[in-house]
Amino acid sequence: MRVSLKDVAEQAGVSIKTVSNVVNKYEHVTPATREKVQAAIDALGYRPNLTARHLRKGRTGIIALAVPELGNPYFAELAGAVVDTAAEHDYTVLLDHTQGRRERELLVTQGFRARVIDGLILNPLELEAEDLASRTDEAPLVLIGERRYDLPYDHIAIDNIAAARAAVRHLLDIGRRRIAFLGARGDRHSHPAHLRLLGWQAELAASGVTADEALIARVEGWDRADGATAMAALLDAGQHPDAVFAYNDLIAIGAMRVMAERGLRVPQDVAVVGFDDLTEGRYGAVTLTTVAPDKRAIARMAVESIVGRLTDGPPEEAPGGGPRQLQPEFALLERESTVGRSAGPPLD
Amino acid sequence: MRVSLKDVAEQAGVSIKTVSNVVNKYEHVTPATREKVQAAIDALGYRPNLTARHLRKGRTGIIALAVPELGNPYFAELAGAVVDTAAEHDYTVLLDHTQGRRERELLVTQGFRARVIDGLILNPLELEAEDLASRTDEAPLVLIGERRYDLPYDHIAIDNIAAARAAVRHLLDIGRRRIAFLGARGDRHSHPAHLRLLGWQAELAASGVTADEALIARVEGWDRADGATAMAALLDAGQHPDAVFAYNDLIAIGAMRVMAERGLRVPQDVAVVGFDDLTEGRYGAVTLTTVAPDKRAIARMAVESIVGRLTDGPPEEAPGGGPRQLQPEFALLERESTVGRSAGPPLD
DNA sequence: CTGAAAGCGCTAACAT
DNA sequence: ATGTTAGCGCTTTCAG
Repeated sequence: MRVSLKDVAEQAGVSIKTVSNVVNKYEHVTPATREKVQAAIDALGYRPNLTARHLRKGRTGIIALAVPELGNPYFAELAGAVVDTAAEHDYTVLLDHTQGRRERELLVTQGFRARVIDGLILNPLELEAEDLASRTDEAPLVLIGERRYDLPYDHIAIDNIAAARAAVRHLLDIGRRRIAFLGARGDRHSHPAHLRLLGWQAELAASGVTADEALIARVEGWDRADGATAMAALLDAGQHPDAVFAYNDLIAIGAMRVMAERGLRVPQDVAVVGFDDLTEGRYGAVTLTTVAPDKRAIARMAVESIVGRLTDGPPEEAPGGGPRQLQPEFALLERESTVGRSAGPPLD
Repeated sequence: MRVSLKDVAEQAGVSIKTVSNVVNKYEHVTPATREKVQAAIDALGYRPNLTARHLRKGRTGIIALAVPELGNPYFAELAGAVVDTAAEHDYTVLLDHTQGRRERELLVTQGFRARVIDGLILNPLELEAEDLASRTDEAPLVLIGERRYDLPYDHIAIDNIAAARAAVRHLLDIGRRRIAFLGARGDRHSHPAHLRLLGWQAELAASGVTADEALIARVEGWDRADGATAMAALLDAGQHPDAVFAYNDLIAIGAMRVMAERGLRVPQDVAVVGFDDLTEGRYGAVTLTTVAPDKRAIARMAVESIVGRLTDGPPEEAPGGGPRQLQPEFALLERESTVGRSAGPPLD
């Protein structure tokens, strides 16, 4: 029992165009006809077929968001912000998991949803510049996250090096000197420079503290279990860091769990700083000091980048000019894992 | 530079239909023409317009998932599972936030994405039976979560009462008698029965333990902050529970934070059981005993319900018969918050 | 095995 | 203010 404009038109005794006018709230319609048409719409239970509208208009109002996986709260929180922001612009979000696999990232990039998505927001992990360079799909693409490519796409990310330096600076300020970095990526794939690791190195160097290679712990992934494994490995290797700067909050949380099991006190024995400001970090037995990227700003910039490109055309033709590197704000939130219980309201 | 079947057909010197045959991997095409057409496709960079295909076929391969919000890790983890399961069935997931607001839940239900989504998975919070009874949209709908309606829609949820009873049983078994329930919903909206609360009452009654109303703490929401507030209120009211059964893990985690601040030891002073088995609960300083619903099973059942309805027609016509109540498995995972550090491997 | 033509339901010119 | 008509790009009879 699918009912179309034509059915409504017949029922109301008007043309298809008039019904369309009513449906689309076109102004110049006599109240009388409008009423008549509306009655027919209600009687038949008519609903516009959006697919047909999309085909005709060449737009769908759908943007895709591709993240490694929602099991990671950072991406979940970010995805939530994107969904909300998109809704404000009358867009809906289609969600894809890349699992951080290059082939999946490549696939979403190559327009496998051609013409059903108006644009794509991608957080790449494994994608290489050449993968992107060969992209032919014309839907606007905006990249988010730590990886940078020298390509004509908008890119949104905080200044990771500066953020990492701020975290390490804080640890130095509270008197720590043996500061471990947890979360370097194994170099199996000859991964490009790791900005947060570079920040760690840079800040230590600037302060005349030796960046001890033995204090760099590598991980296989970025989850809590990886943090636990990395921390255990570090301790088992006989290292005695007095502070840990973790690639992200999940790794920090996994590391803290291992410390708790081994009787190490946070922050007295080991101070900990994470990255991402997950809500989770605010509710542990010891709240987590962290670098807080402005997730809502990231979501807003990403969505507005897409919407803007859709409105103004591709970078080359856009009034504002070419591709942009946007840097949302970040803040270092000092909590118990570095400054102890006394500092400020506990749940902030 | 959008290129259509027609363009490819001209380039290859064949008809539109032949190109279509090649694109859709129709078998009976001469290798020669196939090759010719493929060459044209590559030369022109042709990609099928899926919107047009959808209009023609009346299917889009998109299913919508509407949850309160992704900031809640339970829904994030569930959404992740749905995305993965849907992908296995060649479906993509469109994500909606309802914020637990009745009007938003109503909206997604009423086919505001008419004909662009093939089906809808909804976790309602505030929706009433009458809202659903008036639904006219014909896309298959499947409900998930605690709320039950006596309506012809598939519903997927664990046996919440049995699960709650198992949790309370466990607390009784380890000798607790003053067991608080954290997370009853304020009755402003004359909310329907709260299955987990009912389970708490039932198990206490079955064991001859008085269900003390004063040990029921109400919440405004289901986040960590709500758990913290509820626990603080309970303690401030002079209550001294020796155990807490929380509506979900987030509330349990918020409550544990408050206990830590006030010097109450878990589980020695207060044992805690949560609900949902969030990964987060496995990594606190004290790991959290919890009721673990089989999230992947929920996701699978939900997706397969939709896919099945799409294949077999609506419940009335389906071979298997009418709407189904599906109950995935659950398990009680005993961890440190009830049985202390000694029990088993710490990170399980 | 391939071609011609109809039509999915809608919007946008162009008429009237 | 309303009607007519031509596609958007594809799949699908139906011929050949």
